[in-house]
Amino acid sequence: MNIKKAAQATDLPPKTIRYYEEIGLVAPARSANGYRDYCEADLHRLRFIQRARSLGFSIQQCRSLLSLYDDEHRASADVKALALEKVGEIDRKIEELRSLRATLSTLVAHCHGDDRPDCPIIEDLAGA
Amino acid sequence: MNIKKAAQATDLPPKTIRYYEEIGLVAPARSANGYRDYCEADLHRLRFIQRARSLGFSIQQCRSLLSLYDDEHRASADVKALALEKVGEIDRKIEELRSLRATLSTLVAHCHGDDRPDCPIIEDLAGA
DNA sequence: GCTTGACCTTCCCGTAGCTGGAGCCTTTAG
DNA sequence: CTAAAGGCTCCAGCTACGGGAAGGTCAAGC
Repeated sequence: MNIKKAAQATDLPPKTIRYYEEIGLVAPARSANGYRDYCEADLHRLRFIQRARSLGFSIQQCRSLLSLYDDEHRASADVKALALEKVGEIDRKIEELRSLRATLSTLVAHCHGDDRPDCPIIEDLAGA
Repeated sequence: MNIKKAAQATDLPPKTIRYYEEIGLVAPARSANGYRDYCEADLHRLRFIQRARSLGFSIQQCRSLLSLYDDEHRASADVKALALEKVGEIDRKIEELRSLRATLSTLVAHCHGDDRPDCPIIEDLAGA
């Protein structure tokens, strides 16, 4: 299967699939003409990566997940640990964003927002 | 004032300050020896940027904020609009992260997390 | 006067995770 | 036979810097 079909089958752009090969995630066979030739196992790995990425895992984390995916004797605890770490990361990001949002919306609330130049937002940024 | 002092005064690394000059945000005068020489107005701009960045504004947004900061005849409504757009961005990110978190923690909850290899997280990623 | 060390300069490379494009080759349809 | 569509590799660029090399400058101590 050529790369475009593989792209359609995995919902990934061809460029991204080539990139994943370049960084050693999925290495398909090559046809006689040099074209990439994706087998079912390759597609499974690509879909696996696509799903993991869409859940927010980094490429490095995907690498770890893939090696667990490949390991018949994995311990589900190891997978769970990775997922929990990710949940922690997400929690930290949410907390950070919430804090930013609170600060910003306080500033917004104090800005009358008309055509006059005086503005508490600018004043705060300027360190008033 | 040399760059290191400016860095201490603005809580920004010298590298970052040079970068801000390179992209046209703050251009200090130069001393006879070629050293950057920061005046009070430069420091104000740098602190302004530092605060805006720490509130989550992108460099492009900082550029817009700076031009409003420079504009004596600005309308506070324009500033408020930028801030509100940022709040919207943050809200969207939080929502996305919350959704990821929900999916992930559901998966985590279904994984027994022991030394056996069967794992609902891996199965989900594999598209089971 | 000389050395040493702290500072300054520019320049280039690397980060994450791709995306776009150039230039060229192969396959397929009409 | 031609033209379009797809494939290939390689290079550049995006954000917002950080690290480090090679070299110039300045202040302190001997």
